[in-house]
Amino acid sequence: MLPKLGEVFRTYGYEGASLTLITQATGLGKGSLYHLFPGGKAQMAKEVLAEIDGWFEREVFAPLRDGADAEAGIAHMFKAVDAYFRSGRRVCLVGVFALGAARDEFSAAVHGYFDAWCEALAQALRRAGFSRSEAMELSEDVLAGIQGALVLARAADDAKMFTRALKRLAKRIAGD
Amino acid sequence: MLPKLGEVFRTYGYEGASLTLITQATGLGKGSLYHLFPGGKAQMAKEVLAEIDGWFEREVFAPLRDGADAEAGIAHMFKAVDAYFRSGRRVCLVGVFALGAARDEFSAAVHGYFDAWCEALAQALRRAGFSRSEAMELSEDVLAGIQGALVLARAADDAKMFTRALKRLAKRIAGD
DNA sequence: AAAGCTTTGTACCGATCGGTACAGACCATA
DNA sequence: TATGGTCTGTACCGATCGGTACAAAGCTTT
Repeated sequence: MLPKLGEVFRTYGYEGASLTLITQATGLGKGSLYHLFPGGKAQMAKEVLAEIDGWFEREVFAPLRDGADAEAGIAHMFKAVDAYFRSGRRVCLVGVFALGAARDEFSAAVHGYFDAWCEALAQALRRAGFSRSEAMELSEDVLAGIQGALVLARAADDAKMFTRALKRLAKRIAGD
Repeated sequence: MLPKLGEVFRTYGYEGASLTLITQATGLGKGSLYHLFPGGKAQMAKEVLAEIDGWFEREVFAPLRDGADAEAGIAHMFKAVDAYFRSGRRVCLVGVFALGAARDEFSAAVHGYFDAWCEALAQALRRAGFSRSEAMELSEDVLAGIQGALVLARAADDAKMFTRALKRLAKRIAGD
């Protein structure tokens, strides 16, 4: 249910995701929808954001922080990210929210997502041998590179562009 | 007039920019608005996109392509971009459109903007001594870095993050 | 001042927005 | 089979959506 909801928000943004679109995408009528989410659209978006954050925490952040091998955790991140964003055919819901007017209403979730990612990646980079400042800068660069590549890939309608950008980011970490 | 319109689209997205918001931001009533833009919201957005494209063509793309000194053209780009996006406090309207459902309706303008930018930057990089493939890859990285930094800066509500990212991109081109 | 154009405010249109009310369907326990 | 709670489809709410109609206001030209 939450994944389907997420696709609607991802595709149309928070304001653009009308209840009509949501009922069509989920197959649920308004009755069921407001039974499951008494808080309406805002609650739906919040739970979707929480679910996404949970997925990344489990599949990306935790391996970055706790994996025995830092390089392996980073490599796993790139693989997971490429799969999650369907090689650039899918867009980052948190990024969409961050750019739009919805950012203010969901600022905690939006800020928390990128902050946790950046922290986890920086930690892995440190364990991989980078200095404190190098790790922080590089992790910001990598996150920005990913988000920007999603924008460019979607603007050009060219999924290969995303995978290419991801490969170059990985190479930059490995040391070119 | 177009700049004010642009701010509304930039802040609320295409769908979110209601005529009420537009009349408030521009001070024009519906009568005047539909007299100036008989094509309605879609025409407003198209003219705003064209104006932005024109600005970047004049202030960024042309100097990159035609400037006698390639390095100077690139440095000028970074300065112009930092000023245009108000050091990350402002967001890229074309990027917002690219991520949203409006992309399909304005695909030509969205695609053209990033394509022209990428081409112009790659050309300057070639003239600055990079190989053909290096220039193409690097220009994609720089554009993605800029767009991604806008997302991150807005998510973190931290304008300094954008300027920092811009500095690192410039350093990467200069050769670190 | 008269005539003819451009510009503007306002009232209004049908459609859709997010959200609510509620009766009935469903389903488990007894 | 009766009962009580969980779901769900539908009708409806006021507000707002993008857009239109049009008359009055302004401004130019004669």
